[in-house]
Amino acid sequence: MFSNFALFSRFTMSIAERKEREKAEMRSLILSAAHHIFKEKGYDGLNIRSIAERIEYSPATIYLYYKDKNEIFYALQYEAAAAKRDHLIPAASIEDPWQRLIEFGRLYVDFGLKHPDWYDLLFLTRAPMEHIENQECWTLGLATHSFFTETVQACVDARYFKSTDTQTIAYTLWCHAHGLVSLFVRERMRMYPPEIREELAKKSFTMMVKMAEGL
Amino acid sequence: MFSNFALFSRFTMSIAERKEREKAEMRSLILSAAHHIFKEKGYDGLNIRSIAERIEYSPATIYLYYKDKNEIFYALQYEAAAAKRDHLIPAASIEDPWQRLIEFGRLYVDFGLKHPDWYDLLFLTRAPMEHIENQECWTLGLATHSFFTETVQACVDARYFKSTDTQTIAYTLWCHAHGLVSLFVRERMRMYPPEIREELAKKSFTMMVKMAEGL
DNA sequence: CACCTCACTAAACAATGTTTAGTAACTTTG
DNA sequence: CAAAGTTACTAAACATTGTTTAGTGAGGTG
Repeated sequence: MFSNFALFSRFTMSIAERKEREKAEMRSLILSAAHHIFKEKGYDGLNIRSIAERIEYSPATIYLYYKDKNEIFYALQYEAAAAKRDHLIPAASIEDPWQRLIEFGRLYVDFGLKHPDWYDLLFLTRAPMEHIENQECWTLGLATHSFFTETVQACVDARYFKSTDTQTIAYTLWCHAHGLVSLFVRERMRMYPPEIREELAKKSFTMMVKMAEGL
Repeated sequence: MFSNFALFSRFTMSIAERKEREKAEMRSLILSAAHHIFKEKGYDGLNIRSIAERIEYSPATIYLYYKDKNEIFYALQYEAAAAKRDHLIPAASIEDPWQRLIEFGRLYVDFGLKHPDWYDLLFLTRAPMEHIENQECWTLGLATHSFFTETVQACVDARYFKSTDTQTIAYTLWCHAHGLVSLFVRERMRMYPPEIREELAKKSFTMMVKMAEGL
């Protein structure tokens, strides 16, 4: 792809392009290492030196490709957001908005319970939230959230609820699902025996669906 | 109080007692410093050296009174749990279980929004959860949680709901309240303009109460 | 071929949790 | 009361981790 072009412009572009490509490859290599370490050791076990060791470069090299650890964090958050979106995609094809909403919720909770570290990264890690609005991970998360509120809107439009306050309905449902997953992920359910926790979560989800039907 | 006793048992107890008292005082001094720093700089700004500096002792001294930073963390969590319990106490005097439950929920959310750092410490900080069950802070939190489930049980007994599944009802309500506060505390509500966030939370709480009425 | 740019690194710095070895004051004992 | 023992405390060090600095050498340029 680039090599043909290179024949014509060896002195103007090809080297610069190759360097750019190599730069992108290196960024991707770093991120992939970070991803693996995160999956193995969690966010706490993820540090610059461990990334450097894994890719067999010095720690200082990392800083030539990412400004600081926060940038790597943002990139990981993007991966988490993408994983979440992919997990939720099957719901999008359901025609009936109410059924779509239920499946969306079910998959949302399912994602949280199956990938607690991803969920944690997205919604529970304190980490850098300063200029998160400018980050791709936020944009992606926002898109998924929009899909959710649009589905709620579709339910409202189709008169599935008596209430027409789409915003509050959507927010309330989100609060429940998020609270449910959060208590799981951060282990604040220890008053319940471990073997009933997942069952309780499912029962609660079902109950919330029933409650929403009466809205 | 002790001094009289000391006249009789100078060689057996008084010195040991005074030392014990001094030890307790020192622990309390350290904790109080930690408390202040936590309130001013948050958990991230809280470190052993800053505590040591505030009480004008060397950092190593801290370790003579607390095994490690986790122990200080547990002690702070206890303070947070006590603050939460105190905040919720007014609800306890309400006779009608349904009104008591509503007020309990309102105060719970109110506590979270007014003291995000305390709430964070109790429910969102990753920190050490290994042997938390043996810690006083957990016992206290459990007591508050029991008060909550007992109130739900009272509502069930008084036939305020059609459902009799106390556990699931309580858990569902908790999920919503916890999710609501968590999204606030960890700043995941940036898709809503700041000025409507608190209003939205209140509307959602009201909506949840209405939904619960139909349970 | 001399120059230069740039990717990379060793080493250091800073912050923070924690341990060690020692000192000085206090307590007990003869 | 003096010697011996115990204890509270500390300076200094060590370990970990994020980040910066000063350089080095290999590859590209004129």
